[in-house]
Amino acid sequence: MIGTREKKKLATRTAILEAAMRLFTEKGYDNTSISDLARTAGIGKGTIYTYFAGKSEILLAFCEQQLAFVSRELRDKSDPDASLLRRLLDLFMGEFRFISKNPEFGRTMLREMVFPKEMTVERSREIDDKYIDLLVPMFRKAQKRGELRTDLELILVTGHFYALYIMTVSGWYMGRLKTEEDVAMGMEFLFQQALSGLAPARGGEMTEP
Amino acid sequence: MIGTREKKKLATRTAILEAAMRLFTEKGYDNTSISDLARTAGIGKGTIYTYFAGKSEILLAFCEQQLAFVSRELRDKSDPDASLLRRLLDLFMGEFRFISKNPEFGRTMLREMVFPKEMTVERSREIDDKYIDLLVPMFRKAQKRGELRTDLELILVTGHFYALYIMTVSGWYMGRLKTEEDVAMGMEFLFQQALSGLAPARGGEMTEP
DNA sequence: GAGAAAAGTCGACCGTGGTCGGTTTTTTTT
DNA sequence: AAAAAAAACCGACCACGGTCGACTTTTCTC
Repeated sequence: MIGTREKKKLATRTAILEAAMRLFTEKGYDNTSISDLARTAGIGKGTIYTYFAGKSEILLAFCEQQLAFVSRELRDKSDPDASLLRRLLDLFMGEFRFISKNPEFGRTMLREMVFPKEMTVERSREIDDKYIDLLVPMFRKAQKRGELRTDLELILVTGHFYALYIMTVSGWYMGRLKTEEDVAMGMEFLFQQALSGLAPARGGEMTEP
Repeated sequence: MIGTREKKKLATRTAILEAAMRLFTEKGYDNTSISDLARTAGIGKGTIYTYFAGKSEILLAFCEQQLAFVSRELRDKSDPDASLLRRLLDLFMGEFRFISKNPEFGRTMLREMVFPKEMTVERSREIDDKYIDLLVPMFRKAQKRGELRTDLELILVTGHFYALYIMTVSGWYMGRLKTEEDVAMGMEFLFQQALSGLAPARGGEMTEP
C-alpha cells in the first residue's frame, strides 16, 4: 500500500507535538528534556531529530499555533471597527497574556523569534510573515479611515509596532513593568507616541531653518 | 598581611575576563566551554561559579565593556551638535558594527539583554540604566533645540528608540536586512517614522469627532 | 601563635541537547 | 517476488553547563 510512510510520518510528528504540548505546559520548556519528549511520544530519542532540527524548532511549531490562536481570538473578540490603537492593543495584549502565563516558555520563544539562530531563521520568518499578513489589512483599513499616513511602507509600520510590543514585553521580563495593567499602559503609551510622533511639529524638513 | 584575599579575588576575576575576551573573540561564545575558560585562566572549573552566576553573566560583563566603548566612541567621533537623528544613528550603528563582527556572540548578548533570565535580570538592568543615562542628556539637548517634544517621559523615548534599534538588528538576524547599509537605512527610516509620527495629523484627540 | 571559623578552590559527577553508525521498514526497480 | 535503494528509527555516545561536598587557604579570636 502506497502512502504508508507518509501516514506514519504525520502520526509521529503529531505525537511529538502532542507530547510537547503536554510536557511543556506541565513542566515548562527547560524542564522537559528531549528524552522525556521521546518517551512520551513513544519513539526513540534520535528520531525526533528527523522531524525537528532541534529543541527550539519544536518551540516554534508552538509559536505558530499560538499565533493562530491569538489571531482567531482577535477575529472573534475584538471589534473590527475599533480604532487602530484599540485593535493593536487587543492583538498584542492577547499575545502577552499567553506569555505571562508561561514566562520561561515565552522567553525562549521570543528569543528564538527575535534573534533566531541560523537553524531556525526560516521558520521564524514564516511566522513573522504571518504577523505581517495579520497586521497589514488592519493598517489598510486605518489608512482608509484617516488614522494612518498613506505614504508609508506598511511592512515598516508593522515592524514599528512589533518593536514597541517587544520592548514592552522586555520591560516586563526586566521587572520594570510588574502587572498586566502596567504592561497594557506602557504599551498604549508607546503606541500613542508612535502615532503622534516624537518631534514637536510636522511638515517641515528636519534640518536647520 | 590584610587584603591578600581581596587582591587574589580581583586577580582571578580579571584572569577569567581576560580568558573570556580572548577565547570568545577567537572561537566564538558557543565554541568556548567553561572548562576552556578555566584552563586558560589557570583555575578550576568550579571556581568560575564563585565569580559569575553562569556563562551568560560573563557575557554581560562584556556587554558592559562594549557599551563603555561605544559610548566613548560616540563622545570622540560623533559631532555633539549634530541632529538628534544623526546622533542616534551614530550611537546605534556603532553598537551594530560590533554585533555584526561577532554575530553569535552578539545574538546571545542581545537575547540576554532583552529577555533576561531571573539569574541575570539585575545585571541587565544595570546596563540598561547606563543606556538611559547616555541617551537622556541627548534628548534634553534635542528638546532645547526644538527637535523633540517636551511633554514626554524621556525613559519612554529611550525605550522607543531602543525598540526600533532592536527591531532593526532583528531584521538583520532574520536575513531581511543583508548589508550594513541596509541596516543603516532601515534604522533611519524607522527613526524618522518615530519622529514624524505614523498618524496623518497632529493635535486632535485620537477618538471619534 | 594555636585553633576555630569563614571564604575560596577544585574536579568528579549529573542530566542535558545533539550526533552517529548500524539496523529495520518502506519504496522502487528489475 | 526478489533484490536494491532510500528513508526512518534507534540508543549508546559525546561535550557541555552547572552542582556538590571534600579540601586548602586566609582571617578572626583568644
